[in-house]
Parts: sequence; C-alpha cells; structure tokens
Amino acid sequence: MPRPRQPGLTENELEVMKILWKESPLTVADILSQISRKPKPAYTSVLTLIQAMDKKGYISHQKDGKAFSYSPLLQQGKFLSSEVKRIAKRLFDGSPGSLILNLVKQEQLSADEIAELKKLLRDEK
Amino acid sequence: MPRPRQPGLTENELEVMKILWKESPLTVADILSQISRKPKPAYTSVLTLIQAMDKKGYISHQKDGKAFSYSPLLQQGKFLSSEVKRIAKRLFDGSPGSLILNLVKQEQLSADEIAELKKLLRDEK
DNA sequence: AGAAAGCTACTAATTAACTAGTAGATGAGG
DNA sequence: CCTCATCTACTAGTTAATTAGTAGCTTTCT
Repeated sequence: MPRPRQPGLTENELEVMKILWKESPLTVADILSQISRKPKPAYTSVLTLIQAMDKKGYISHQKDGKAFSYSPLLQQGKFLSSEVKRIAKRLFDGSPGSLILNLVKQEQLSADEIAELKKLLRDEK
Repeated sequence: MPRPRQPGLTENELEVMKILWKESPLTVADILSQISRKPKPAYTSVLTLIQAMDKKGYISHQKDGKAFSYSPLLQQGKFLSSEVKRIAKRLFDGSPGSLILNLVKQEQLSADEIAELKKLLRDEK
C-alpha cells in the first residue's frame, strides 16, 4: 500500500497559496520572485508544483499574453477553518477548547489580543 | 533534491504515541491490538513503523521476555506545545492570538471551557 | 519574417512514508 | 530437549512530494 496523500496543503503549496491570496492572478515568474525559501527553487520546479496544484483544484489558470496566470480557488478563510479544525481533532481529539487553553497558557498574548478575546467571550455568553 | 522529512509526527506515528502515552511499556502486539485504524495493518508493518520511531528517538525499547517493550521518550506535553507553536507559525505567521481568535470565533465552546478561559485571561492581566 | 526570449510539457531522479512478506532467531511448554 | 508459537531483522515494492533538465512551442521585437 502507498503513502497517503497529505491532508491540506504541503509547505510548498501553502507558500504559493499565501502569495496568491495576497495578490492574483500571477504568473509563475511572479510567484517565483516572491518565494523567500532558500535556496530559491528552479523555475521549472515551481512550474511543476503549480501544475500539480492546478490539477488538485487549488488554483485555476488562464492565458495571459505569453504565459499562464494563476488565481486561487481555495479560499483562505475556508482553508484556515478546516485546518484549525483538523489540528484540534488531531491533537486534542476534537476539543477546540483544549487547544485554546493550551495556547493561552503557553503563549503570551498582546494586550490587544487579550482585550479582543475577552470581548469575544462576553458576546459568546 | 529529496522530499523533506515531515516535521513532528506523521499520522501513524501519532497514533502509536497516543497509545504509549496512555500506557507503557507495551509490546508491538499490545500496540497493534489498540490500533483502531482500518484496515488494521499487518504486525510487521507496525513493527517497521515502531523501529523507525525508535531510530528517530521518539521511543525506547527494552527486552521483556521474548519480545521488546516500548516506552515513549517524547513527552506528550512537549510535543503538544511545539506542535501548537508550529501550527500558529505556519498558519498565522507566528501569531498565537490570531489562531485563538479564529478558534473562538468558529467553534462553540462549552460553558466550562469559557469559564476556564475567562479565568486564565484574568490571571494573565 | 526571422531571431531571441520566455514559457510549457515531458521526463527523470531522489527520498520519506507506508505496507507487508519471508526467513531465521528465540523463548515457552510438554 | 525438541517442537511450536511468536518475535525480530531484512528485503522489497508502492506512492506522494520535491527537484530540475531538455526540448520544443509561442510570443514579441526588430
């Protein structure tokens, strides 16, 4: 039996999506220029990655002059939601509360974040 | 260039660690009997996985009668902390606050969890 | 139109992760 | 002590993910 497909996005795929979420459509060259990972991958490596993402339905392409330009299909908000839910399930057996408590305990939050959190909790009640 | 090693634990590795965190030391047969994934993997598949985890330093082994018994070396608390930190960085560029806010917004927490969160936030201040 | 520049498609190689069989070692029981 | 059950070690095959080169097509510019 085979290696199972990674749920969600791989690291490289996420890097591309983050770039496209900021601005789109972009060509492969545009995306490559914004990739900070080092060593910077070859043009064709990014192309191959992007073609795979296209095939998986994460992005779409349209002809734009000489090159293809790509746009995100997977929405950032939806991805974050599903990912956060998946993490909670994976690590805390589906209890988002446990995840949150763990986070609050170990991280020091900014005053602004604490204030906003308190406000959210008030409304929740 | 190669495929990079997955940071943290893979799904199968995590399943084994969860079992060992509940009770240890355990033999391969013990662990296999507690694996709920279906189809249940072959004995030798679990053995291979466990040997790899041993090599990676996640667990240790000692002779126990005929078979080896395994115990966790990676502590649950440490793993959760590092994992949660990694997720926050990956998804929210290192802002645990953003992760928490996203979680609180989209998940309905139990009354107990809300209470405990409020208490934590009070102390934090 | 012809040449240069750039882009895509195709091919190929590598490693991690996963799966499982076979053979040989080891320990337990009669 | 010998047989039987079980465990380990070794081998091997598969797919996903990643990397990048080469060849050929397409656009653009002169």
